[in-house]
Amino acid sequence: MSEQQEEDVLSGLVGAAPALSPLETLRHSTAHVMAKAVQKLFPGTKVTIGPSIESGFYYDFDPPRPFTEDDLAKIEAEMKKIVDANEPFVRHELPRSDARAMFEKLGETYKVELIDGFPPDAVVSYYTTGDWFDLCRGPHVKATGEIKAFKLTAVASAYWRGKETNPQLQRIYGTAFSSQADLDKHLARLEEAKRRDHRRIGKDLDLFSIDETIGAGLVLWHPKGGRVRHLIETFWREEHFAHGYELVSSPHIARDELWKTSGHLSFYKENMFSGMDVDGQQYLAKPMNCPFHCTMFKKGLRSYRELPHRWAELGTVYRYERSGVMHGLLRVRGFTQDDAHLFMTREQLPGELERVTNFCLYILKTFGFTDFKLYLATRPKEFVGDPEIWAVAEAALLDVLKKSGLPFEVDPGGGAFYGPKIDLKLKDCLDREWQCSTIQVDFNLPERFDLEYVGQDNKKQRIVMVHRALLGSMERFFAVLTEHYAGAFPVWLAPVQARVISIGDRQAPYVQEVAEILTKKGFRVDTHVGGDKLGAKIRQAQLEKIPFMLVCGDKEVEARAVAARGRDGTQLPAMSIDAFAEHLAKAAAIPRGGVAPA
RNA sequence: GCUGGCGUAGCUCAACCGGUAGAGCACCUGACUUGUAAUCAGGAGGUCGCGGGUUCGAGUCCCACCGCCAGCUCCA
Repeated sequence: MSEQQEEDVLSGLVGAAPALSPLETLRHSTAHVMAKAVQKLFPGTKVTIGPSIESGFYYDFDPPRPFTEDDLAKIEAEMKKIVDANEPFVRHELPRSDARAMFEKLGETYKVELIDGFPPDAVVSYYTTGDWFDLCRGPHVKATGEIKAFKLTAVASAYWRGKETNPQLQRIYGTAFSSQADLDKHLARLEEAKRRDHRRIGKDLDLFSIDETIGAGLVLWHPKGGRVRHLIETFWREEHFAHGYELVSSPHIARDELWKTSGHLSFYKENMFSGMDVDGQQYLAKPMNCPFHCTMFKKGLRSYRELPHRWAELGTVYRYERSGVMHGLLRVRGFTQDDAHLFMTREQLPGELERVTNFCLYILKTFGFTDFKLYLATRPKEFVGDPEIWAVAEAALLDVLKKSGLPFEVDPGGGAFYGPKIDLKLKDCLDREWQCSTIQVDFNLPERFDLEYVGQDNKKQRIVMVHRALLGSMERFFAVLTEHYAGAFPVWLAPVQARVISIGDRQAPYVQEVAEILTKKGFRVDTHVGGDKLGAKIRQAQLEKIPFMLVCGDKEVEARAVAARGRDGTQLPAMSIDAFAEHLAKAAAIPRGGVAPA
């Protein structure tokens, strides 16, 4: 939980009842019912806080022993009793000192700690639920009988007040809806999310794997996934050349000298894989590409006439991530960033920021993403660089976002110490946000590497530098892309675009010929001949989410035609091989700047 | 890293209180030659995550490690 979120939760404990939506109120009340049930079933359990959240609610407890999954059913049963009893929620108020004494007497040390954080003159409210009560600002439903449909979903742990150094509490997650039908709908959505999970699809479609013998968070791209990645990269490279970039390339390791200069050994060391000794020199795997590009920039005296330089690299980096944080392809230890560094003059900064932002949105739209969250992260308390140029950069970023016409949020003080940035997050199948695109101004590395250019006045000037990634990393982007399309990649990205299928063995030579013709035209085509029934072959291709199935029986051989079926079940009229090739070419066109059809 | 859960054939899963591993799909072989989401039969396939320990005997119990899942913390 961020500090801001924590503030929100804690501020909800004192003063007048905040305005919660009916659903939020219902869920918060359900959390109270759960807390009552837990304290009855597990005497000695201390209560803490229990807010409603986006998909339900949770309540954090400090129990004598950790909860297990089996406990959830017992708690649910106890909750049902409380609901059936239709106990009213009643608000009571007390002076702060009386409230403190009351909770202290009960041994509710966490509640006491919360009260201690309230203003001295605060009137503290608590709510009774039958013979049970809880420190709470409310609001609540009138009585427990209003809780019609709820379910406890998970047990986990969480740190008290979100701080790693604090004691760990036991958190129980649940959800509640105003009707059983809504709850069922929600549970069905979760099932659907499981089917879209890129880890599931990656296995089913043989796209990638991660093997513990190789190491956690290190990805194997199988041929099918490798093909999709190649298609993404090819598009990416072409677009970069078309948008004024040059492609560069740098090694995976470098001497500690480089990382001292860049500052990574002082501020990023705990995220770097430990070094290796080579001939008495320490080498470390790169966690970022920027120091290489900076070093490259220093080769030669730069003139304002040659700026800006836009150097892009699909650079593979390695970062040590703590063991519990890896998640499929979304969070890994080795990944390839679609990185670029822009070197420019101060004056060029606003124009370059606008240009790169538009480029970014163009690329994402081409891949079919329109539902993303934009954040502008501004100057933090600790920062390097001239406040004046910070202001220029922030104003430029704000201006770019406004011009885009897209909604965005400002994250005050959320910028890196070295500069402000725009972050763009995409959602996974469970609506969790993952940062993909980022555009970051950097006032630090140009100093550390002493990057300069000769200005019009023949004087050396400090470079302004921008880091940016559009997709973020190939791994994370591929994961989000896979979940976005549930594995049914748009035709331009599909690893196999069409499968040619025979009805019996007789048509095998013709099937082969059709496949060869289409392959020669540059399409990705494979075949399925042999003894299986047609239905089985169709089913197989459907499961593989291949966009087109070309059925060839005796009729098609006779007419030198194909009967094409789309993966959406549509049946195209029988057509010649060339006619289908034309159809496929249209379907496979890259929807540049548009939205790729699913 | 923390808490809880988990790790059995390529995949999905089964094996009561410890008695020495089983199914479906996939794969291979054969038969069938099929018109739009699963043809039939046979076969092969496992040092039960890895290493210790307890026991006459461990997939099952204990310890440590590795990995996975959910959440937290981190990350941006």
